[in-house]
Amino acid sequence: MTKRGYHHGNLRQALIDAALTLIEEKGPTGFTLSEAAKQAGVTPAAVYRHFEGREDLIAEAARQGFEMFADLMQHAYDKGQPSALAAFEATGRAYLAFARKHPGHYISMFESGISVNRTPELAAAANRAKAVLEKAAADLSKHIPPEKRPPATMFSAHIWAMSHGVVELYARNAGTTSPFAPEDLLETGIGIYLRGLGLLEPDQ
Amino acid sequence: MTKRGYHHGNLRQALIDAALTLIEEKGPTGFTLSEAAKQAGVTPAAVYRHFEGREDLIAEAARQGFEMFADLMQHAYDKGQPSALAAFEATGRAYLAFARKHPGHYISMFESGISVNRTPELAAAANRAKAVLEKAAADLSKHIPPEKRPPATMFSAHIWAMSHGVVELYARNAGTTSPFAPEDLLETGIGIYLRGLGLLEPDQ
DNA sequence: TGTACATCAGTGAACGCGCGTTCACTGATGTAC
DNA sequence: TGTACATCAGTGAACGCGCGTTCACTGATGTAC
Repeated sequence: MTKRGYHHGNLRQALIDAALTLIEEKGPTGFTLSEAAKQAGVTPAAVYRHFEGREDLIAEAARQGFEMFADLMQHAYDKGQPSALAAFEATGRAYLAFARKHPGHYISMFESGISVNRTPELAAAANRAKAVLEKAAADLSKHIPPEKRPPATMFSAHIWAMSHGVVELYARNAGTTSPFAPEDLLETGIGIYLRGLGLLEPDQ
Repeated sequence: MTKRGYHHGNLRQALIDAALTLIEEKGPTGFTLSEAAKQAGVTPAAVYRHFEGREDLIAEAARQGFEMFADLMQHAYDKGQPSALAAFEATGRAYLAFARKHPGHYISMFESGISVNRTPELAAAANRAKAVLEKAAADLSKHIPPEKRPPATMFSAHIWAMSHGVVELYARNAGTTSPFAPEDLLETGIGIYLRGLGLLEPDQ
């Protein structure tokens, strides 16, 4: 982050970092190109050396977010091996942990209104994240008798939806509050869901 | 919506309706006071006869949304009586139906960034909606042996989270797509969850 | 090692725009007599 | 029924602002000789 005179050194990443901070503080609405430039110690015009414009900058922030997100979930999945159940649960926890730890990225990815199909790179990163969760679901799915087994993509969509819902409704300061910690809410929710699939013992 | 000369007649509601349309079309970011005024056939300054400003207008749209939302879910709940299960499932379906049918309201309520605690009226409307879902969950909860029964508020938070997640991730055109219809996704998800609570037969 | 030069990342001034908000006003509406 | 008048919903002009974006430029950096 040290400036070295006329040339910045790594302005591109500095702008992304500034954008992430601003998005985290003020939401996607509050974020402005000019303010990000200012925070990076640079004229707004300089941004155009590195990005096509405002949207492009947000899209890149989102892309980096999806990469980290996929890495984090992949790592959690690997750590849970060889137990399909442990891998799956770790992946779910990683989801919430990511949203907690990197709110600027999370907002860019899911609340900024930019489409995941904006660029091939962004779409690829998003698909990689989705694939990790689907893999974890498919592994676990094998423990269910085939005739009662829902498609793994549906299974993972349920988990993604519940995770996202918990983040949006209960893990942001503004909005509905609940007497339960988001982490507990998600863990118990997933637990009950897995029991419904016959993957956990019905007894407490 | 007929203008009658100098005096509008019902400008307040016309502005709210215009805001809802704009929010639906352009998201909470794209919505501007001036454009809402224009669409209602009125000078931007006229808005200040009825609202304190931009935020106040969105808040009122959200409040009306929560009222409708609560009514709709209450109605679904009543129709499902006396079966606790039928009432609960109808309430869940009403959630998604509302999001589908009234996207402008839904966005104002959950994606506009305005806090539910902005005004007492808004908070009251939101709480009424929450109470309906909690009541449905509490009714259903009575069919679970007390020692395995999660708190009804947790139960309803899980369902709300999954419903909201399905709406945000799969029921908006932009974003991740899934091979499943949102309605099916939510219905199967809730089904599996309820089975996990022992409220549905474990057999298919 | 020193000089000439090409590259290109950043400057700074300027733009047009639409925003939210204010203000003194105007004229339609409704009521009292 | 007709007139005088109070009310107040809407006008229209104006404001200051910060935005995203463009442009010709400048000067630091790195390289070829």
